[in-house]
Amino acid sequence: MAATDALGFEFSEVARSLQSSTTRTIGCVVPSLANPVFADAVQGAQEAFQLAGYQTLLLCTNYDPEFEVQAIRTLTAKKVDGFVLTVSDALNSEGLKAIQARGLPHCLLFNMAPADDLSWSVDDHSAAIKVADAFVEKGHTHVGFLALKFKSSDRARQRYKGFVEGCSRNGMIPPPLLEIDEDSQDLTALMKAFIAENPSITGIFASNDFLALATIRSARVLGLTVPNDLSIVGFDGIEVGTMVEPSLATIVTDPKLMGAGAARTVLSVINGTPAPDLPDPNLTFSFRAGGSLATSAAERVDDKRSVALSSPYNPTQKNDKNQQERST
Amino acid sequence: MAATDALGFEFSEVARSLQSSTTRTIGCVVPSLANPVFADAVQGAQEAFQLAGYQTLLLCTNYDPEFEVQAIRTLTAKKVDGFVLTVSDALNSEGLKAIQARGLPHCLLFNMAPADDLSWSVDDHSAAIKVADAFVEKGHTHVGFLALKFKSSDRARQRYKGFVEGCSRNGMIPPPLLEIDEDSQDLTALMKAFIAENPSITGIFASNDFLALATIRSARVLGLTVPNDLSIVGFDGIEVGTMVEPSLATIVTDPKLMGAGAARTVLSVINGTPAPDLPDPNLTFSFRAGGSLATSAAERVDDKRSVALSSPYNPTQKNDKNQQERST
DNA sequence: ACAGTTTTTGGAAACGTTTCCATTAATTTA
DNA sequence: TAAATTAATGGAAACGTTTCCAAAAACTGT
Repeated sequence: MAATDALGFEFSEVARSLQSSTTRTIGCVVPSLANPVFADAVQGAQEAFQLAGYQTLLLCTNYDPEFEVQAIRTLTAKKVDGFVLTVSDALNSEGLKAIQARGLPHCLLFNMAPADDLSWSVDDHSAAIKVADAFVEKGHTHVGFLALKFKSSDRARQRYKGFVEGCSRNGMIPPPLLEIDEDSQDLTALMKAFIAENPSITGIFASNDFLALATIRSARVLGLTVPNDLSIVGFDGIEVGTMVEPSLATIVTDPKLMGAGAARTVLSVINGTPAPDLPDPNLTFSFRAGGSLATSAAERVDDKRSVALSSPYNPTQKNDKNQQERST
Repeated sequence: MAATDALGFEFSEVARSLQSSTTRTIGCVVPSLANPVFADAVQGAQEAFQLAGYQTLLLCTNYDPEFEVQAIRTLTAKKVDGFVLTVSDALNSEGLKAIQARGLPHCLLFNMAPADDLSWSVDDHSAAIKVADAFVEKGHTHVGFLALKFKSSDRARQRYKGFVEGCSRNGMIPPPLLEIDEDSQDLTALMKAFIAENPSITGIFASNDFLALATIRSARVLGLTVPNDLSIVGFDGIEVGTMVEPSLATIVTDPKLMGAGAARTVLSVINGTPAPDLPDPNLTFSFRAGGSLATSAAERVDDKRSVALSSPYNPTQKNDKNQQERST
């Protein structure tokens, strides 16, 4: 032992891996860490893996299916023991098919699981229905849907589908879709055109909170006040949503928990131990009221009384707790 | 080739690594991905590595020096080709010493480089001086400093040191320090006490933007309006700072660029190619004005005229561009 | 057609572990 | 003390590559 210390000797994990054909490494594939939802999820997964003595090999696909399949190829070549992945389209992912074909342990994250695959994911469809319910409860009958990366994200599509269904169930007008691609520079101009095309909308459901905040900003530039002229609801429940004024009405999710859950699931597959229960779909999200969603402007015009009832600012001053985890 | 396709054969990277003693894997050590600064930095590094055909093995230390040294040990055992790391204290890091002793390629990130080490980092010290300048320019003479994880972050310490120096240079009262530890649940209560202890402060410099936003929220709860009663300046320049009202005055940094730079630097060390120029310290940050920093309340009391001059809301409606990178 | 050159093919060694087996040493039992 | 059992020691093989060298095969040119 004295000699190993003196020489700084250390067993080589790569030789060990070659002989034992196990690397204690898990491949983690997500679109991008720029989105805090994925960053938090990876953080959660990483913690769970580390606790079990596994390391995390991280690959970001940048929402590109081409990168996705390549990333998975790289990871199988590196002989990772398992995968946690968010793919752009779970039903048509070449990479996922390869993993399934080889029978490698894996768990999806934020993707609806096809067939007998395992997945930790938010029930986007039901959550979007809930958003439609929230709008109708405030008297809205015509609201729009705003999404980014619609093409390359089955999450956004699920949300749209659910929202359409929710609007339909409530007898609302089918929601017009404003789809932004990655290159569109100016949200404000697009919004202006969107509102011009759909002059009767009183609210917008944005497919994530960043987009929702950007929408509020753009509305402001266009001279619209939120929520008086336009109500906004977001998705994800990022913490700053509670810090802004008006606070952001949104669907709250717990990405870190999702990541940790997916990690524990894939570990259980590897070890042959009983898998942790997948989350109850109804508990994967909750609706958080906020000042950005108020009584429909249209309704207020119809019924003068309700002007007094509208509450433009609804302070949601709870949970100071998460913010401790953020600092430089 | 037909046979390899049929059998799904693939060269084993681990066997290749054993024989070539190169893994095409870089170890990346950061405190946590919950902080978007690190998440963005890792994203940038990851992209740069991927472009060069390297993968990223991610380890988070959770701000714990114990985990840090263990993480680095794991990575050396896994025979990574290089390191990009943010350590809690660059001058006293056991892990960093081990890397140096073995002569492994590495580059620090967000740490001031000791001796002849390489580092991509924000010049926290100068940036904090700039903040002091900004406060004094608005007539403030007594402001506080708010930090989280002060003990385990040499970044926060640098910022404090710089801020103290900046205040001193400008003839301001030495800034009182409000230090929050990870367990403190209630920022509002702590702030109340802090303000009671330092009744003459007219502003607070928060060591990161999240803390700054939380401070604004707490101020609101305490019945103080920002910036009229209290000016706030943050650090990092996260994008939501431009979306809130009042917009957040802050130091803007570019974590993704830093991560990518550190990645390119360590790649150049590995390949023996000339290293990219380290960033000019003065260009690693810039001050962004915002509505959260206004003329000192004290000054307005002294000089009635300036009430008219105070501009509580200073819209900073540029750069719609980054937000496209965020979506679920 | 033959010597010379180039290309192809095949086999051995090494990277650093772990597993397995045979051998030798140490211990226990009668 | 001899036989039986248990423990320690040493050496070979294997994991899947790449590098290297020798041998064989295929091409040159006169």
